[in-house]
Amino acid sequence: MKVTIKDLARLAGVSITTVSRALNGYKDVRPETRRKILELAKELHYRPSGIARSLVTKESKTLGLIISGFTGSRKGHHFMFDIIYGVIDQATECGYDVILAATSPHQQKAVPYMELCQRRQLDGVIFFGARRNDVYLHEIINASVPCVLIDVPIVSDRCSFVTVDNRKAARLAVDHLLLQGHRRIAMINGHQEAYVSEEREAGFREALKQADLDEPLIVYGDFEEESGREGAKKLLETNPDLTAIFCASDWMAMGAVNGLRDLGKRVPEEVSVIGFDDIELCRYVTPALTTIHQPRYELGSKAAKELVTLLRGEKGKGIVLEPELIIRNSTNWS
Amino acid sequence: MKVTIKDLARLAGVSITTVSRALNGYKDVRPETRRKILELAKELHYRPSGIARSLVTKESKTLGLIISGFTGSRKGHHFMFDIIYGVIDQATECGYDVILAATSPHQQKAVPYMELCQRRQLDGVIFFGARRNDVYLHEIINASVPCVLIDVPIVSDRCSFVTVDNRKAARLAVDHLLLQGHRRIAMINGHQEAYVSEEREAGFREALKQADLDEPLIVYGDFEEESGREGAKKLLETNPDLTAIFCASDWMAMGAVNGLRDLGKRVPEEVSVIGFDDIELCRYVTPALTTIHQPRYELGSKAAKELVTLLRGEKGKGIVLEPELIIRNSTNWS
DNA sequence: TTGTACGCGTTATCAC
DNA sequence: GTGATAACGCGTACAA
Repeated sequence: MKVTIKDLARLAGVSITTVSRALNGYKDVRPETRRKILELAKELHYRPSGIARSLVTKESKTLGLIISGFTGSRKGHHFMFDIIYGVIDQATECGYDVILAATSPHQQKAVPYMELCQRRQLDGVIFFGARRNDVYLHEIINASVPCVLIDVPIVSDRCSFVTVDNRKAARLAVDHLLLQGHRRIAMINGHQEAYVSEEREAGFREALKQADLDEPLIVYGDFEEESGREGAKKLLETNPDLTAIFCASDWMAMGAVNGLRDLGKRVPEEVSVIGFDDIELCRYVTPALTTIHQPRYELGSKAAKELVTLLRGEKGKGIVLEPELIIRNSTNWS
Repeated sequence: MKVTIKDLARLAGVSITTVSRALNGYKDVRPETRRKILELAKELHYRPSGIARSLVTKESKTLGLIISGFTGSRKGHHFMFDIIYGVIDQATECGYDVILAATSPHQQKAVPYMELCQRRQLDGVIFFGARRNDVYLHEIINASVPCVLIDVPIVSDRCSFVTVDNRKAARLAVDHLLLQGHRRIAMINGHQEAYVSEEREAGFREALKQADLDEPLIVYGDFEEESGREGAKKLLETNPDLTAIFCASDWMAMGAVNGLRDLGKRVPEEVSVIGFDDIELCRYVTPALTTIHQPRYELGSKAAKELVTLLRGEKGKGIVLEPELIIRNSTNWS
């Protein structure tokens, strides 16, 4: 059977209290008593019950990682796994377990956010994949459980966030294109329910304006491949003179490349394409995709770290990671 | 503050017992009393504490998903995310939460398997990424916590497994090659610490023998790209007449394709290459990779389902999923 | 230095 | 139908 603190007490001939003290490293225990208890504990493979402990300490030492909106499309792999891994690594480091929960806008209406948290007594939550109109988003902000949002820049008493500098990232991309001599640059943005889309568009506009280029060409997709293909066709139809496209995701960039091919345009000879995310695929397609790298593992690990900070009672300050331009072969001016 | 069952009892003017009964749908509660309690519960947003409940029921309603050996290489994305998702979906469906834990052979020596389980009172565990000499593997088998192993065909009192029919998968691959007229077929297998390698090699040998082709050519890699490249070179060096290579992973297949190119061989014109796993990349590289598809999401969801079966006290019978040959452009005889 | 006693939020076993 | 009361395994004032 499972050995409890009570068993240890009995076998060691001391009280439960003393065992508890000895195990938790209190100073007021006679060295010999402690030694005896520790020995016994090891011998009997005693494992304190986190459940029982949580009940009294009010801490579950468990974090929730809630992923929203991935049910349908399975194209998020590259992104998600690294984030998950980052979260787990850091959480483990800090002594926390991680419960993974997947949800969708649909489910959110059925199961209130706080139910998820309180049922498991989650100490804190990391939320990824939020859309503007997500039910949870509102619940989270005025909930009592600390939360770190990934890619949604909100800071409050119990909330903080982690994201990359999407505005800067977009400028990086566009500046690269400008540097190569492009003047007619279009953008295929993601859907406007994502916060990152807003920032990326802002960066796009800024960069263009700074180069005295006006009337930005923008169409919107859904981050998926097919929408990139359609976007590219739509753009070229109305603007045949266009020479470069900045896409808000690598998948849309792939789609765009294919769309351009359908139109008989060569990439990058006639039209340059730049993506966003730096998923593994980029290196392997032809032409290899120039893109903006997002530090995914860090996105996760920093989120966990920030959450632990919040849990300590300190105020969150929001964390903005640096994007990085990765130049490959889909952008060229020759 | 948090509202407990005690509060409900007080406010409803009944005892705790009655509240508990009403909430858990017992029959022996006056309809009116029940209505009143339920109403109150909803109104006050009462959420039962899973922690407290677990303490008495001995069930945490939590599954552990332990992933081993992914720390270093990040090439497991495609595979892992789908499995994770499958597990979560199915677990949620069955009323279980999932705790995700990453471990490595190194950590396994530090933290005993049962510590992980007992600390969180895991009801059951799904283990992925086991190697032959994994410390946990042995611990798991004679542990008291039910476990489903992914890709390790072991069935015991409290253990079961889920895997694809790797042997058949290998035969599928080789038969395809044979059908295209290949006679000199080599294999780049994964490392021998993986159970799947054994099966795939067996299938490879079987298929060859059945075609009266003997002296199988086999080299071993580590499932990663670079080892595929090296493997291909090694093979061709000693067997210049070889016309097809069966690789135990898509990454090794990619590597093999590049290795062949380095040698001036064209794929598939001179040498055909077939991979294993059907990661997304396959569709996008040139030439698109012929491969064996593994139903990853099902691997996860079936594992969760099987675990729940085990939890119900029923015996596990092991689940073998069907592989599927996906023909693309890296195998051709012309 | 050590032990007593209580409480954490539930469920379960009895009585009434 | 309903209500005391005892667990569950542990932490911690308060005493001794």
